Amino acid sequence: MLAYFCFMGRIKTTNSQVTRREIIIEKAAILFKEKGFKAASMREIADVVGVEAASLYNHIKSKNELLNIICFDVANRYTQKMEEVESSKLSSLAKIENLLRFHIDGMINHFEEVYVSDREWKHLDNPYLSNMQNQRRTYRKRFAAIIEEGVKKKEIKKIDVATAVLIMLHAIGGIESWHRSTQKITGAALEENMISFLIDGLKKI
Amino acid sequence: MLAYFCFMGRIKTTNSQVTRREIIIEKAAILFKEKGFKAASMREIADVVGVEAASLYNHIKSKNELLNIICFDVANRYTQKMEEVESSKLSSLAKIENLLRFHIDGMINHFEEVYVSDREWKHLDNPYLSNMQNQRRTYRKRFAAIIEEGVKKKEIKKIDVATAVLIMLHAIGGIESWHRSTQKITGAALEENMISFLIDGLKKI
DNA sequence: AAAATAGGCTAACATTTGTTAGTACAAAAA
DNA sequence: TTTTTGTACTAACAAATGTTAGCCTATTTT
Repeated sequence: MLAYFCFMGRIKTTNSQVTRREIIIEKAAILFKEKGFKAASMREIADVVGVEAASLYNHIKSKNELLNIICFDVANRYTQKMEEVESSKLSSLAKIENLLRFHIDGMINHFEEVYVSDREWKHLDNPYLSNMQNQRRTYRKRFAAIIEEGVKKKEIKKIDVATAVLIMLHAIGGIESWHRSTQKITGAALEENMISFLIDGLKKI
Repeated sequence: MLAYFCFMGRIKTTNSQVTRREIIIEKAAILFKEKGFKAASMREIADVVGVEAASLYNHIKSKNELLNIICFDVANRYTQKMEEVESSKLSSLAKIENLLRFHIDGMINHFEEVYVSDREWKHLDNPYLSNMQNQRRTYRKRFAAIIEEGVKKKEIKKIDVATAVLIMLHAIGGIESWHRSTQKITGAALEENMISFLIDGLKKI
């Protein structure tokens, strides 16, 4: 009876639709977030998953593949969102608000992945590394272009566009400290507060 | 003659007042910034310094000591600045502006250290780790208190204080991408742009 | 000039790391 | 039922890492 209990042939899939692979990726993201990519070892990931390190390789190709998956999952979502927003008929200010809300949502609801994607992408190996660098650069340019357009159309007050992009995208990273804080306001409230702070800084009075 | 040239008994101190120890710390900071603390090896640091890895230990106790020095150098400067600002007679808004300018200056002129201190402190070992956690928590609280005071005195518009702190401190981290950008505006211009964006978000109209 | 010190070097170490090979068994397919 | 497949395990490896020991020489002090 006890022996039967201790036999653990495979990872528990229980009932859900989540594959073993996805569980591993999810746990890896949590660990990468907590300790950083380099400091998190395959043995630690395996521990959390409840398996030996070697067993992970039945589901993934390498440690770096885990990082690839996490990073490009996030990056592709952002690129897709950018396309959606660009081709919309919204005003520049509304476009920016839309993107900001998307970022804030991501930081709140997919914290680990987004955080890892943002802080650990430097550890990607080529060709993924240069790919990611391009994707990030391009994203910032497109974001800047939207602001620029708003300034030209006089929807947005005259500011240095590069500085605005830099502030907005990094400010959102601050949600990390909201996660860590013990006395959290709700996610929705945080979103409104951030939007009001960041968007009001753009509006013409 | 050639032999004489190749003998390198010690690190070149050249003429300046910088000790070998300080050179090592400086180079370490650069590498920690570029690759992250865990990914930067003692052998790499030694390479950059122009020496064998083992030789580093004539000047420092351990790799972690390097991180300690870098992190607490920065943290202590911030604590000191906070004390100076708190005990000044400035308005709340002016206090905040003062602190922000200090942060921005730090990010521009002591980039490597500040960046490392901010992103890699998690790799400190105890008791330094908990020490740093306290110092950071305390700093944010004092920063928040200043804003809170400004709100009470109606110098600052009614905003969520925690959100404001989070945005401001993280926005400054964005200066990293200014460093990486090829077409930089001047540091002074960046400072003014950031201040105007962040401080105008606080002002009552 | 002699002695002491500082600080370089080589060699080696114990760990930790990512990863592979080979084996065994449970579930699914035949 | 038999076969095949998926997935876990143990054992092991090579490489990389932080660090120490011991030696040797240039510089400094006496």
